[in-house]
Amino acid sequence: MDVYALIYDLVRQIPEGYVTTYGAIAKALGDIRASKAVGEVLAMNPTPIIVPCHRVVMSDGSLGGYTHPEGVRKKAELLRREGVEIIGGKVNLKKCFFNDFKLKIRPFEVFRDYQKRISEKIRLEDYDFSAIVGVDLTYNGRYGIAAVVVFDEKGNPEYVRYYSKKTLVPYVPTYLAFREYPIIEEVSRDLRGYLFFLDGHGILHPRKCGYASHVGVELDTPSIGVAKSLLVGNIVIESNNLAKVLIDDEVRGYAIYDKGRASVYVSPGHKITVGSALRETMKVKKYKIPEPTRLAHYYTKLGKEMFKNRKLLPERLLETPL
DNA sequence: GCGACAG
DNA sequence: ATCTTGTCGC
Ligand SMILES: [Mg+2]
Repeated sequence: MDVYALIYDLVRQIPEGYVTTYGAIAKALGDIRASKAVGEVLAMNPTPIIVPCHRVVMSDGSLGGYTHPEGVRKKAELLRREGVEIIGGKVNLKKCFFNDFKLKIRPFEVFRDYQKRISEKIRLEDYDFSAIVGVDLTYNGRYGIAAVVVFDEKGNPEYVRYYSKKTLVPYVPTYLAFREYPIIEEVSRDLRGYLFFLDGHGILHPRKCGYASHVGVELDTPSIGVAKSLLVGNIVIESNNLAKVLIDDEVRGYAIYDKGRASVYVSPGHKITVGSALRETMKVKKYKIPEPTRLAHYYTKLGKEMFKNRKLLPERLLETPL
């Protein structure tokens, strides 16, 4: 499901002389909270004018931004040329608001349905795992670059895999998995049975289906979510360096504190208990970020350099011993 | 008007 | 996540 392509298609439906809003497009996509992402996608519009992103404005009628050397003045010029009046820096939405979008599917509705089904498959009991894996991604334009660090049974980094692929989904809070999982799927497939450490939440998610859970269920392997900031949940302090994180009175994860401030939030993804997720994380935590994820994040930068230098090509696996 | 939402 | 140079300190 190519959300980028869908957004560009929706914008092409806006007739000359009309405008729509970021929120209206987001609603058409199935979640008003994707409105910010709509703006980010339009900011990278590869074919301005053909895809008339200048016809998308803020919900109060103000113009918003325009990624062009002349900035938003260019947006105003284009709109005026098309017959859209701009008074006091605003368009009159009552006069020229377009909202009659034609689309076959609302991706974020589909995503929510999918998350519901995934969440029913999550097992929160301990399962055996052979060794540990850490995963992270970076981005270069529309390309995601993944680094997968595989540890040996003794806990030493053994090798790193790199992989890059074009993204189809922009980042929208609570839908992270739909952006990142397609990129790591190919390089993670054969690692079933490893304990995955992922850069995002597990069951510490409004629909109990964060990225780490999504990955764990898809690969049918134990997984832990290690996030740098909180998505949802209530903090209940336990001690100097630990707090429980609750979602309606249920312990969904833990916050680990270093010197008075939270360093990471840990929650089980799949095939592990909340307690074991915390213990396994503490075992590999030397610095602020646990080793698996920390190293993956580091290699992600090397991967990006290789990608820029054409040493790492799209949809081509690259593996390096450590 | 303020708060808030992983990466 | 990305943009982006230097600086302070262990
Ligand atoms: Mg990341």
